[in-house]
Amino acid sequence: MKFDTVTIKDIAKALNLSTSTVSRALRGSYEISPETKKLVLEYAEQINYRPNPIALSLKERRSRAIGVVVSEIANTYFSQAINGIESIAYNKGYHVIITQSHESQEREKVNVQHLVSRSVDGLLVSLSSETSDISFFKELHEKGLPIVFFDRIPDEIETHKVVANNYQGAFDATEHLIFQGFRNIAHITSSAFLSITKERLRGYKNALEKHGIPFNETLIKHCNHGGMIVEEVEEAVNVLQKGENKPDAIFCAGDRITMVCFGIIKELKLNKELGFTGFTNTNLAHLFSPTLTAVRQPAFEIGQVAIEHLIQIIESKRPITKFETKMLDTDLVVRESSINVNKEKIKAKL
Amino acid sequence: MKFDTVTIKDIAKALNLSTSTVSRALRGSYEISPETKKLVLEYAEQINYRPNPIALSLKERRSRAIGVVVSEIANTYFSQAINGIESIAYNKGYHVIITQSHESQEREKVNVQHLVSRSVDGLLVSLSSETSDISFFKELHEKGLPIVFFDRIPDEIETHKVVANNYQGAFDATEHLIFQGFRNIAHITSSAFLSITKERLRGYKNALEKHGIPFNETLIKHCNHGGMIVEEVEEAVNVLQKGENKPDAIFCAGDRITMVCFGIIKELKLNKELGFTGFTNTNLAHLFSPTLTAVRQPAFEIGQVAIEHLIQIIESKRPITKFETKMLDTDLVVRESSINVNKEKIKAKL
DNA sequence: CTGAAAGCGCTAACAC
DNA sequence: GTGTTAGCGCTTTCAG
Repeated sequence: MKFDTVTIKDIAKALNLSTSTVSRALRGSYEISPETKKLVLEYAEQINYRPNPIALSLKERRSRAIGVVVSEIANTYFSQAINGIESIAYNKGYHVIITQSHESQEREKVNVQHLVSRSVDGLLVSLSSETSDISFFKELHEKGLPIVFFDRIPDEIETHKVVANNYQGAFDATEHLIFQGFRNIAHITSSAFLSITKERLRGYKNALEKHGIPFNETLIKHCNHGGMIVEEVEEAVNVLQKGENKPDAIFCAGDRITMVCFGIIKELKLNKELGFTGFTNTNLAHLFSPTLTAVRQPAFEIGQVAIEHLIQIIESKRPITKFETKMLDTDLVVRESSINVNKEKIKAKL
Repeated sequence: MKFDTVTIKDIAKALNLSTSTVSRALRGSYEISPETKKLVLEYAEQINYRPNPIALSLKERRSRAIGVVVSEIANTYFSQAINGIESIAYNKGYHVIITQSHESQEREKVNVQHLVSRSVDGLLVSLSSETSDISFFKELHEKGLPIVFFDRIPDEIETHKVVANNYQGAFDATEHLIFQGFRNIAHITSSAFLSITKERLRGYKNALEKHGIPFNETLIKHCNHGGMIVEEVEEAVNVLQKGENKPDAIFCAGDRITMVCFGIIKELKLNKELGFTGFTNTNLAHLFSPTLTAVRQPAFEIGQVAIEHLIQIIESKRPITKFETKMLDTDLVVRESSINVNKEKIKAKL
């Protein structure tokens, strides 16, 4: 250590002991006499000894660090989830290494490889919107690397997963719009193969079905970059607006798409005529104009549950074979943007 | 490597070479014959060999990783800065390890210690709002650890620093409010000892002075937790509102304080009577009601400049003694919140 | 041009 | 109860 030159060797030398004795004393091994222990511990304290985690990692193939892979930290959902992750990890003595895929499959892979080669003890992953091929994760997982997926999860890997109830969230949002009297509800969402996309679409469809509204494929728009590319969303809105089946409301999936789309609608001054809601975890929804009706996920808790499960796998003595998918409830917060100001509210029954 | 068992030793064995030869071949040492090199390289490629960065770090006391310490990633300023950092680091082959202090000095210290013990090659630091004692960083820096400070920088350490022109940003914002006819301008800001606080306060004062408005201490409110604690900001607004010297405008420093304060004002329905502006890098300012006049920092660029300087220090052959503080311009984006709707605009000359 | 050996900091058999 | 030694994966003298 360039900046922390104290090693176990220095202690050994100073105290006229062997490095192994010191090592054992430091970790409180039962074989060491209380006096020696005391001696070593006090001296270590005094010279401010810190074990070198790199040497430890090399030796033990573990690092007490866990790796997190998300698409981008600027997304409030993810920064909240990361805070949840940290809140637990910190207390259990794990360090958290955060990486961003920026919705790129390649970047995601590079990050994971780096994390693995750094001997992280486990991985917390939310897939990038580009990631269709998950064989890479599968291999890692089969080799025994503890992985917990959250938010955007793969079907094909058997491990713990933690998600919001995306189905219900989408169902609630859509039904709310229906209750408001909207009938032509567009849905702008992410890549078709993402788990969250499928679930939300299912919720949307079921709500329509429940209320006897025929599903119309042309009202579904996919932004494959999850809103990272503004033009994709603009295009979606434009096509919808110009189509013969012009929507009277829009329901967006995903933080980024929701925000971008909301901005576009506002730009086009379509607020008055268009009901709007979407998934977002922003804390600023009440400051908008109109204030934004939003489906909110318990991101912090999702992060917490995910890391708890991960640590459980990491610290489990025997290999885990029974995995569960934990689902947490979403919360529809109704504000102005989804209120139907034009039409009279149509009574729909629950 | 549990998940990547291929080591240099395996290659050596398979090719009937010594590990040192393989090592040298892999790194293209001039001493190795072209044939051997080719042999090794191709085989390595074939079995997908990846050097173990942990072993490397242990040996070389460097990691090709740099550590970042910010108060919280949920702050748009920081997530933008981090994206700037990553954009450069990634291309230069460095990995970025992000940590959050959550405005706690202790947490900041723990994070830095961890990063250092992981042999990061350098540190990019924006101080927590609690951090008054920087002797810890000073020691590290004196021992030779490359550190670049950005945003919240310490006076007492001689190294590269990168900041926005906080003075000018505050000056512009304040003067803008003055041009709008506001005279009793409150300033809600962070801990008094933070560099950004001082600079912004200076800008605020100078703008007042320039326009012959007397400075009034009671209009300055410090939120020592940088807006992390909502009550602090509420308290500040309340005291201002109830004071004998009620402000006609508020200028906030810092992303978090600005947002929280804006929310409070809106809650209290003070929007109409109170001019408002503040430092924030949110991309959503135009969606608010009223739309938010903001001082925006070039966060992405600040991150880029910071990492460039850091890498320059890291890779410099001789110790650097000449350090500079780079200052980037802020941008005042005028929207509705700062427009004086009650009083007639008073002509003030530039 | 290539190999043997030491060592980075630490742990864990295996002695004694 | 404590010391000796080997080894984690890699680089780097030092020999040849």
